[in-house]
Amino acid sequence: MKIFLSSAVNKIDAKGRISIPASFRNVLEFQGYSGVYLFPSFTSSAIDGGGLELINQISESVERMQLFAEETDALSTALFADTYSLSYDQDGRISLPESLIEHANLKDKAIFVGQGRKFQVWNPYHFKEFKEKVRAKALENRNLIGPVENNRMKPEEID
Amino acid sequence: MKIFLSSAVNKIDAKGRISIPASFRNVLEFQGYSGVYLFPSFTSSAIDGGGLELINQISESVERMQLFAEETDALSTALFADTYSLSYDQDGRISLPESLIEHANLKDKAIFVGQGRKFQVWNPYHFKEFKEKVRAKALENRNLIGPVENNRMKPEEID
DNA sequence: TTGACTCCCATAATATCCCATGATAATCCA
DNA sequence: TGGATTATCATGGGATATTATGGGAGTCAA
Repeated sequence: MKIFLSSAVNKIDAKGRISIPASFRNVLEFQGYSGVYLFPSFTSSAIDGGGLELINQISESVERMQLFAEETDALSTALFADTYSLSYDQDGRISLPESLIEHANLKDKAIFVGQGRKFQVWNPYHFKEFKEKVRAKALENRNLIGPVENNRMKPEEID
Repeated sequence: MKIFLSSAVNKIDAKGRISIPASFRNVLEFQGYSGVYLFPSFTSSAIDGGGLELINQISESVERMQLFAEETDALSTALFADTYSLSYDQDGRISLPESLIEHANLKDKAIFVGQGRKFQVWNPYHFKEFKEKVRAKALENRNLIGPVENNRMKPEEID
């Protein structure tokens, strides 16, 4: 249980709390921290999230870039200024910061979407639209994706 | 015998559980995980499944991509959002997520179809149809394909 | 006080554990 | 070899654990 998989719609309750899906909590705790790192997605109206591994990868890649000091500052500001570290309570819930709720247009429900080493949080309605586009695109390019569909045996070979 | 071979029809019980065929469990455990990774097939009304090897191949193809590349979110969503990691119980059973049941149109029975390094799960009736179409097509094109003997499929009694 | 945020407990739905059974397949042995 | 004994397997069902979620009570700061 090493990566973020599958999706789950959870409710934002009257107190503003939302449960992190149990399967995601397993991954997070495996990484050594009972909490999440959340920040607004650069490309979508969604929240990006992950655990210690994600934050470490991002930090390292900033350092590796060997930029001028002022550029490094600018980049890490852009990356980390809106990043929140939220540890969840014993029931696995967090309360989302207002700025993230706004960025993702969340109302009373949110969908947690596994993306391997990270995950995203979407307004379920907006995610549905996004996913339909994504699936069409993936179908077009499925020969580029890798082993998933490429390794399928020809129907003639099935038995 | 470390690939997924042959087919088996199993029952989905009142609690929504279904047994993974014992021969498939052998393959899965050899790969180091007492469970399966399942996701909707891109091209058929069926579920694609495999073990650690399959999911590792998929993960690696995404790992190689840049962390914030625009396409990465879309691709990893297509690959991981509907992928489930389901460990089976000591009797070798899992309960299928609703979204996969819908995608494959499963009712009270499902057929596990070995396809080498992965397998598929079908509604037995739809699989039978699929096979007949495939067979008809193979027959149609046999002069293009080569020796007929290689493409022959055994008729199969599903229920 | 009020509101925001914890911690803690309650609950309903679901998932999982554990044992039982019947059927089939594999093994053994006289 | 053939018949009996064991294993293995798919499946049913009761008991238990987990999960998401609602809500009460305590803490802290303004």
